Amino acid sequence: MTSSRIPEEIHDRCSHCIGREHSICRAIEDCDLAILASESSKMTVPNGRSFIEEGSPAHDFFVVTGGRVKIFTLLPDGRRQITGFAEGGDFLGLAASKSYAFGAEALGTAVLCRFPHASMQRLTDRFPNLEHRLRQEASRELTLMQARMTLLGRKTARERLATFLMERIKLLGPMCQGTPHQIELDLPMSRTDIADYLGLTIETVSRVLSAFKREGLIGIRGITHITIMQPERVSAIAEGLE
Amino acid sequence: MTSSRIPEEIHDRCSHCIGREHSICRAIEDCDLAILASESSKMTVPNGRSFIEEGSPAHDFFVVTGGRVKIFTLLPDGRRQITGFAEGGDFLGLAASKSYAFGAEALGTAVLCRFPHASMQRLTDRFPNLEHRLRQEASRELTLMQARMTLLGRKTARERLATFLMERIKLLGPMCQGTPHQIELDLPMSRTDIADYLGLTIETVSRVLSAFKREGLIGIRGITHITIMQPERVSAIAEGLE
DNA sequence: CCCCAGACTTGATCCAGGTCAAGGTGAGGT
DNA sequence: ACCTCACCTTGACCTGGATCAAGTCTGGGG
Repeated sequence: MTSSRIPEEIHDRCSHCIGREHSICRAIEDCDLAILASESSKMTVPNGRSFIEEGSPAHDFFVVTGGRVKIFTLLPDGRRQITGFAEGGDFLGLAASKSYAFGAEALGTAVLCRFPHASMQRLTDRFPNLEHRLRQEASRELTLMQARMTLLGRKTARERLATFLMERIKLLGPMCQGTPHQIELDLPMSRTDIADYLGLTIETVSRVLSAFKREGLIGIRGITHITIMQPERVSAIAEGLE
Repeated sequence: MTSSRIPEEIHDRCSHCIGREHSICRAIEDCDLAILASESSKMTVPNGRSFIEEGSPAHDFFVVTGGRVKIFTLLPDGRRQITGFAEGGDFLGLAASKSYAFGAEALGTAVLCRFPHASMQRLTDRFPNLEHRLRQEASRELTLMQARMTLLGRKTARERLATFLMERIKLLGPMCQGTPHQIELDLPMSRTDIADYLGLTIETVSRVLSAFKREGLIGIRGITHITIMQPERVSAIAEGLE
């Protein structure tokens, strides 16, 4: 009994994981989940703790299996650009060759699944389909980044905030997007994080959100809770149409 | 004789190609080059001609085998963000799922090698190593993009131009980087392109370059020909250190 | 050789967003 | 309940880069 206990647990770790449905792990068949589990390890990161240091040697890939994470790069004088937020199912670590091109830190308590490069190598050797999934993941990320570059290079502060809100709405999943009016949003990140994500200052973020509220586009209750009152108009602003 | 003539030519197309050394094609053995050639086709694009329409269905991948290409996204009102310049050996088309997330247009006469998705699928099925190369290519691109997002979100105009110049120097290859002083650069793109790449206006690009010249950092002869007089200081500016 | 069109530079002015400086506000501790 | 600290909002002012408006250079055609 004891001898079969541990593998059973390991198998369970993967089969119940959010990554099973949404992440690269779905490239692997149920019957092979034990192998997947044996090549990876679970990791809990407390709020605010950095777990990838920009420029440090890249040893691991990660899948976010719980909570949220922010990805960023720094300039020597401390200016920060958040290049993305990652959450359940997101894959981390593609933007690296010998060393990581970015830093990462938990936004709230985050749970991660860590895959050492050597493990991933063994997995891709054994499951060729996984390599294809990694490419898909990279493509998705590239597509997002292209849109973000346009945001950072060419959009006004209003357009950036509107785009950001629409992005958060899309993350809620397709079921919430058709909602006739009023969409409830929870922003888990601070104003500082939003500012560093959008290439603005915290004051500008605050002012633009207040302006949106004054114009009846959104409602703000508490700091994190936002109601989108007029999704259509917010969307139009995001695209630069008003 | 005739029956062997065509394969021979096809084989030659790939073996002499710049992509053979630098691009994804090096994932394929010499003896299989005929297969590679038979799945792809050469394509010449005249100056300024667009060959990928943003949002159009994505049917092909491309390798740039000659000349240069610019990649961009547009906002509905015509604002443009150039997200990258591609040249010899660069791979194009990863930032796409069903449709392209970007447009592309020749910068000068460009020569491309086109791989329909179905062909690429057959190639990756047959040469698993190729899928790995594609992921590497995507990783490289992601790394570059992360740096560009920091540039667009957080750097000043001077820092952007300095970063741009350093980027062009790195493209010359490692041999030119150790040069004690004075590096010759040719900028093949217009000021408008530089502006759209750096998230600035053409006037600001012009002014900053003039300022660099006035300060003795660079020399400008003709429009395209630039001499970097003080690479160290330009590099320092690029990193935000002065 | 000169003309012309398109691309670049330069100058004057403006304004979106940054900076600096007070206030609010709310979650956690006592 | 009240304090407190960290975070957020708001206001006043400033400035880097955009915008608007002339010039100027360059290279290709007649």
